[in-house]
Amino acid sequence: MKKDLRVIKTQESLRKALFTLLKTKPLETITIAELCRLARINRGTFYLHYKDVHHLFKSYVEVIVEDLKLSYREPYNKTNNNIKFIKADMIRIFHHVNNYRDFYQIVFDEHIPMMYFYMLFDTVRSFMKESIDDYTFEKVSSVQMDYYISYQTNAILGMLIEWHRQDYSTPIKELNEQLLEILTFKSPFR
Amino acid sequence: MKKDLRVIKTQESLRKALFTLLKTKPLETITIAELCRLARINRGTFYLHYKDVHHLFKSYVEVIVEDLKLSYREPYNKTNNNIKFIKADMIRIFHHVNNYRDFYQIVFDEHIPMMYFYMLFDTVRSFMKESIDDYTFEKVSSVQMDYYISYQTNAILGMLIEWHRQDYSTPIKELNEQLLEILTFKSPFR
DNA sequence: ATTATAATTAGACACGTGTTCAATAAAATC
DNA sequence: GATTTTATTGAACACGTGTCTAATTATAAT
Repeated sequence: MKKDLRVIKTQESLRKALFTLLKTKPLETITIAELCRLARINRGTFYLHYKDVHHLFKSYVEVIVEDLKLSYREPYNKTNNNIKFIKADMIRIFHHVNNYRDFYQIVFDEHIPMMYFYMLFDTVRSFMKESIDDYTFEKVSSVQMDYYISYQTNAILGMLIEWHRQDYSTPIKELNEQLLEILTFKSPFR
Repeated sequence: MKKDLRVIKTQESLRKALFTLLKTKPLETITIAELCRLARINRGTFYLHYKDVHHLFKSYVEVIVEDLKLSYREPYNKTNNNIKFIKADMIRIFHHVNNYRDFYQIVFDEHIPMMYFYMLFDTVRSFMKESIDDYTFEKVSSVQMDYYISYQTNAILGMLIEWHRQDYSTPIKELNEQLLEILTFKSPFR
C-alpha cells in the first residue's frame, strides 16, 4: 500500500512554502498560519502532519544529513597514513557544509534549538567512530571510547562554529591547512 | 543614581516565578502570561524589561557563567607541566557543571536555543585562550589560533555533551581520568 | 511635605496557537 | 463505476503574543 496522494500534495506544498519563506525571513519568525496561507493548506491539516514549524524544518535537515552521509560513503583515496585519512574524512564535511551554507547558517544560528546541532553531531560522530575503530589498535574500554569519540567529534564541529562565526570567509583550502596544522601540532598540552 | 525600587521588585518577582516554574515544567513550555500571573506582574510590564522568556532566563545564565569565571580565577596549584595545567583548568569546569547540573540539563536540552551553548563556549574559549597563550611558544598567525582555540574548546564541550547524554552518570573522578587519557593518548591521527 | 518623574496598571486590539467538530471531497478498494 | 475509507476543510473555542493607550501609583528629587 502506497501513500495517499493527498498527503504527498499537502506535505510538498508545505515544504515548498517553507523553502520560499526562508528566502525572505528567519526560520524563527515563520508562523504556522503564514505557511498555511502560502501553501493554501488548512491550518488544522498542518497539525495532522507536523507538531510545529521545527518538525517541518526537520524534514529538510534529514535530506541534508542524508547527503552528508552519501558524500561520506563516496570512494576516495584511502592511505595507510592516518593523518591523511582523518583529513580526507573531515575535508569532505567542510565541503558539504560549504555546499549547503545557506542551510548551516540557519542551523548554527543562536536562536535555533540545539536539536539540529545534535543531528550533525551524531552524523559526524558515526564517521569519527568508524575512523577511530579502523585505525586504533590500542584497546580501551567502551566508556572511554564514548568520551574520546565525542571529544574528537566536537573538536571538528568547533572548527565549523569558528567558520560560521567568521561568516564562512575562510576558504576551504585554508580550513584544510588549519586542520592539518592542528592535527600535527606539537600541542602545548603534551 | 541607583535603580528604581519598583524595577528591582518587578525583576525579582519574575526571576522567582521562573525559578519556581522551572521546578515543575520545562523552560520551553513556560509562557509569559503564566509567569506574570504567578509573579503578580502586569503582562505589559514584562515587555518593559524583557523581550521573551529566554531573555529572562538569560539573566540566570549570566549568574551561572559569572560563577564559572569566578571559580576559574580561584588560585590553584599551577605546575609547569602543561598537561597537568590544562587538566586542572578543565576539571574545574567539570566541577562547575556538576554543581549546576539542573541548570545544564536545561542548557543542553535539544529544544533549547544554541545561544546558551555559545555563552558557555565563549567563556570556556577565553579560558582556553589563556591556557594556550601562556604555554604556547610556537608562533602562529592569529587566524590559525582562532581555529585552534575553537577546536580545543569545543573538544572539551564535546565531553560535556557526552556527559549530559549519559545523564551525568559518569563520576567526575572518571571524567578527570578520561580527559587525562585523551590528552596523553597516542592519537590514531598522528 | 510637595512636586516632578517614571514605573506599573487595566483594558483593548489584531493576530497566532492548538484543539475539536461535523461536513465535504478525494483517493483507495472492491 | 459504486462503495468504503480517509484526508482535508471551515468554523469555532480558549488561550497566548506583542503592542498601544490613558489612568494610576510608587519612587526620587526638591
